[in-house]
Amino acid sequence: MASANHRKKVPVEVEGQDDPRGRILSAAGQEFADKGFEAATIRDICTLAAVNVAAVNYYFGDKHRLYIESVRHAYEERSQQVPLPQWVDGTPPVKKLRDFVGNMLQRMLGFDHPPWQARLMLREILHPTDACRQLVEEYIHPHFTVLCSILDELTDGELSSPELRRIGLGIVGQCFLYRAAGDVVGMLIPSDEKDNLHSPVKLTDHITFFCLAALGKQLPLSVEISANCF
Amino acid sequence: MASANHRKKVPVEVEGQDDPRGRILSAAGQEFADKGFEAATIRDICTLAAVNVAAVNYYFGDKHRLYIESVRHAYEERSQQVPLPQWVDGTPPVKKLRDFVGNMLQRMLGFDHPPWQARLMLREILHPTDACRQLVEEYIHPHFTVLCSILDELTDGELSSPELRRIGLGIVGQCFLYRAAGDVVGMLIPSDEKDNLHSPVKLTDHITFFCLAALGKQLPLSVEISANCF
DNA sequence: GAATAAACTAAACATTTGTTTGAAACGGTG
DNA sequence: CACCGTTTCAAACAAATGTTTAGTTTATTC
Repeated sequence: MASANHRKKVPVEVEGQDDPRGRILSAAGQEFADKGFEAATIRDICTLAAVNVAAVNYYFGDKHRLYIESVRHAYEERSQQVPLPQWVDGTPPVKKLRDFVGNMLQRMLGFDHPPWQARLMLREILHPTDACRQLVEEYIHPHFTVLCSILDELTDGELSSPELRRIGLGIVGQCFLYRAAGDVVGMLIPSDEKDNLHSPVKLTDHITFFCLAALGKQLPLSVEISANCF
Repeated sequence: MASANHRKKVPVEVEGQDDPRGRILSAAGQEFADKGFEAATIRDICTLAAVNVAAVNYYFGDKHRLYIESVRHAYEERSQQVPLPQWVDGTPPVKKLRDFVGNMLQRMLGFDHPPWQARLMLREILHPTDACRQLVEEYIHPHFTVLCSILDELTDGELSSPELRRIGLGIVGQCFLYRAAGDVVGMLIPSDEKDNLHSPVKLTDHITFFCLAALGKQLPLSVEISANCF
């Protein structure tokens, strides 16, 4: 009976182990990340969270609002787990770029296998719903702006904003492929190569170097006839 | 009663407008592409195909086998719609690379909005099921091999296979971002810039040039201090 | 300690889903 | 035309799902 106006009673609760709302939020995040909105069932979520089936409707109203809250919960947690690097003044932009790429890969791929927070955000990016706008405004867009400003600094303001954005998207895209299509990528390369050359740190090096080479801040990857270009 | 062993009766039927099996396959492809396997319902598919609900089980056995067939149908159609370019001997590898990137973008993005075949394949790449292995072996892997051989030719065999694959994945990743996360990309850039600079042909130029610059086959995008690198 | 509201539970409800069934309609062949 | 295998259909079935309800437990306040 209090299912409609209960919001005011849960102001700033700690997402601890023993508060049901937090448990539901975590369980829902994992289920939604694994199976998607439709395939994830309230019953499975509640079983995982060790609460009654009615708890979802009691705390969140319905499945849809639970999903929205789960996405928000995911990127708030992920922001704390892998915060952006803080650079001291005078840090060379090349180092900033490398740090940023490494940070992004770590945020997307995780240390071992990607956490449910990253997987859930990926689902929302691929098949946007109501939760997407906020996700972009509060999480993705700020990160992308940082990347573009690094690229701007790196090129001493030579490039226009659209050019910076396109190059930034190129960098994001390379990371994104490993995150979104990791399974297929794994089927395109030998398994030993996957372990050796496609680890997060090796990928960071490669993507950073590739970008720097394209910007002329690095020796090109293939130097054979590059001399007669100039 | 003939629902189990009817396969032999449909040998090489033309996927015309009036054969129910083809209509179901097309309708299912669109529904699966739009909503995913779980959310797409047999009833909606049959309504779209203008057949009875029982037709799916009559022709395909169950929903799962219909999905498998839909994915195969999708990449077979897409291969015919956008075939790989055929190059005459002596075509410079730079042109081959540009053609390939343009072809890949066209296949992924389509002329106007992406066709359901591309969207369905994307779903299978993002959330692989049983249909993925065949999709990779018969469609993705061959294309990727072509890309790697172009890169090999472009760099005169200077780079190792793993390096070629990583660079190839970088190119694919840049295209892939626009296809898989197009909505979010659209939210990161001004709308006018999206129309002008992120059209398929402009993207082809940018991605090709970016890659060539990284390989030293092109003037770097930012030439300011590139001179003192050498 | 009684009263009261919040938190929780078990059971049931109403839909929707994939699938099956049995019969009717169709199309060719003797 | 009668026969027969194939195709199509309306109806029904069984299972699962989101949601609700009514009742019970727990905690807090007077």
